[in-house]
Amino acid sequence: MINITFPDGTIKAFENSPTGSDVAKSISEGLARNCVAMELNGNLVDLHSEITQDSQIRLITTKDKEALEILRHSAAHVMAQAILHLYKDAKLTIGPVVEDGFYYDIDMEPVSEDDFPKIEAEMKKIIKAKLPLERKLVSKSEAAEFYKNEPYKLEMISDLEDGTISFYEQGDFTDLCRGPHVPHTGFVKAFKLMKVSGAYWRADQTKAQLQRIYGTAFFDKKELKAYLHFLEEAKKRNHRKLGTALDLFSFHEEAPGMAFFHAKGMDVWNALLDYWREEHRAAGYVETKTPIMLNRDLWERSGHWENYRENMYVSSIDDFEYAIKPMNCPGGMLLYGLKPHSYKDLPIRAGEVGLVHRHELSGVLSGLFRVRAFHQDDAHIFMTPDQIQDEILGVLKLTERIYSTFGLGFHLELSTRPEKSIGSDEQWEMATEGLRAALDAYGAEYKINEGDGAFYGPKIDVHIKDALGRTWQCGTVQLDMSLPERFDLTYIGKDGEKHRPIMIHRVVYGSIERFFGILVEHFAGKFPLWMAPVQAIVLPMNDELVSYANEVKQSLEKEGLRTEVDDRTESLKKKVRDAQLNYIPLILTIGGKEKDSGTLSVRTLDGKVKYGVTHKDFLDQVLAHIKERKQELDMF
RNA sequence: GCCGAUGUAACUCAGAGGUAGAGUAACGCCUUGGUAAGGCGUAAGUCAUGGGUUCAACUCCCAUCAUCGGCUCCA
Repeated sequence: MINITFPDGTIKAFENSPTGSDVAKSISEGLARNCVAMELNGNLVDLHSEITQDSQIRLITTKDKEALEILRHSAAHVMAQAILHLYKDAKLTIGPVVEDGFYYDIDMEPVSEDDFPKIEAEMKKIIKAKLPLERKLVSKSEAAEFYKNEPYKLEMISDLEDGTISFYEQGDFTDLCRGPHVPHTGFVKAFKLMKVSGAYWRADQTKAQLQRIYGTAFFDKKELKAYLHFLEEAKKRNHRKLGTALDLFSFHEEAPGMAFFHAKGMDVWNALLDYWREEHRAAGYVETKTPIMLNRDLWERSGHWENYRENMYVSSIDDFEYAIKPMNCPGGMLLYGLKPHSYKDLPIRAGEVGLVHRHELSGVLSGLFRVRAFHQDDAHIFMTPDQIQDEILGVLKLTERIYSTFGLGFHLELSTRPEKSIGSDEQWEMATEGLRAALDAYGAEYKINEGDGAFYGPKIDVHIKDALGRTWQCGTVQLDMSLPERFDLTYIGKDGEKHRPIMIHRVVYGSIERFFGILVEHFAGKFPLWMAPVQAIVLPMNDELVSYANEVKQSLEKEGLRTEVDDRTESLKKKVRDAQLNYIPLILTIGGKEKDSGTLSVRTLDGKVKYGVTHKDFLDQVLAHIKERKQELDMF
């Protein structure tokens, strides 16, 4: 008799050694149909594994989150089998599951997306055949014998321990694999090959170039469709497209990786920074500015010359070497070091919207998301050790305030001491505990990344979540135990002695360029009124009303509203359409009625029109809305 | 930097060994309109850059530059 214990604590007895399928079937046929694997005494295994002793079991159905990974892993096998059918000389390497699907790295002739239909067709045959995926334990020598003509698999086997090696078989295909897998290939019914790229064996440029074919799979065609729709939606929101269409920014060959912001882009930019300054002033920050070019001595002192040089733009002037700053901190250190400080001055919260340059590899540049020149909304906070918790907590609260204005959710991650690091155990202990205490006081859940901190100190990263559910790391709070030391920064304590201040670097937007790009995609180009480059557009009904429309525009501009007039000799319908396509939040139509009665008709982006709004009502409401930086425009 | 794809008018894109086309935008004329495209017409391109092959190259070949997708995920 074998006793099986289920997660809810119930126990069921079986004769002989049941498989997972037997257990599932004993509960219901429906359950058995939807089971893909099981967790047996804490390990994920195949459903058709035999259970030979009393065990804890949890059946994994298509609804469980582990199931998708298992499915995708099986899908990778199906793809590999199809490719071997079509390309006899292909040599398989690895085929893992990744965040949105799976890939397989294969040594084969180059393929392109044009080859996908025929590979997919072959995969469909395999799926239709519902081939069972069967696990087989093999010895190391058997495995090596099987793969004697497969150099990559041989190499992989040599790293494995004898007795733990398993093969999976489906029809004429066998692959070295840890598993587990879905019971048969029929589960892989909703899949799609996505893209192909080059990748190196073991990610090593000196090794063979492989074809990496990406695919994705779901249990349900509906889910696949939803995922493809999400990708379409993301594509439509692409900030590079919207940036061109809305005339916000551009890139030029003359300065690769460095954005040019147009007049409308700068309106958005300035709105972001005005807001930033308002919040920071209220949170007790001052603002400073340091040069973008500083000499080699400084970079040697800060350690950048030694550790960051390959990313720095360097220039020789009057026989001296200079570098354009890749970070703002060394300049900030000079400012602090300018004069002696008392403990009574601390904390000092010194912000700097600094322009930094980093020479990133040409292949990694990507719109505003990855650039070579960008602005950081930096700040350095200098404090006494007992201020750490309060200061970090203050940064977290400020960050939350600012993100919430954009409707961005976020989560926090704490990174602790890495293997290679400077500073004593006591210093790290104090610093890390300071961050932890602040996080606990803040009260939100946070993830801990052990050993992921910078060599000079622990850090908290803030990951935002945009309207499509994508996450981006923007904010960061990094405690720095290196720079105050290197620049010999001190303050005079109560005891009259010199002490080393604690220093943190922190950003909220991170890279303003990148944050800008994220917001374009987050809002899909439809910025809230307070950020919109053109907040209102006046549409005269006919040419006679153009001069009155200009008067209206001027009266609105006097109140600070960014306003345009569409004075083209076009139909009203056409002007409305164009204004809508430019996502202008307030569309004001001027006809004879409006002119005579001194009112406005206000159309908003939702297509609603309100007639007969007096100028005073309009301005009162709009200006209040902007002042509060509301997201939804719903008052008209 | 590496692999692959792409680069044609301001934008989106088609085309192709015999010297370039559409839609939108721009400009002009007509229309003077009531909330998502009124009509007709005109002008616009060193076909990314530099070499090469050819009687002839925007097209084929080579190189360069830029942009995009990958290059971290370990059976």
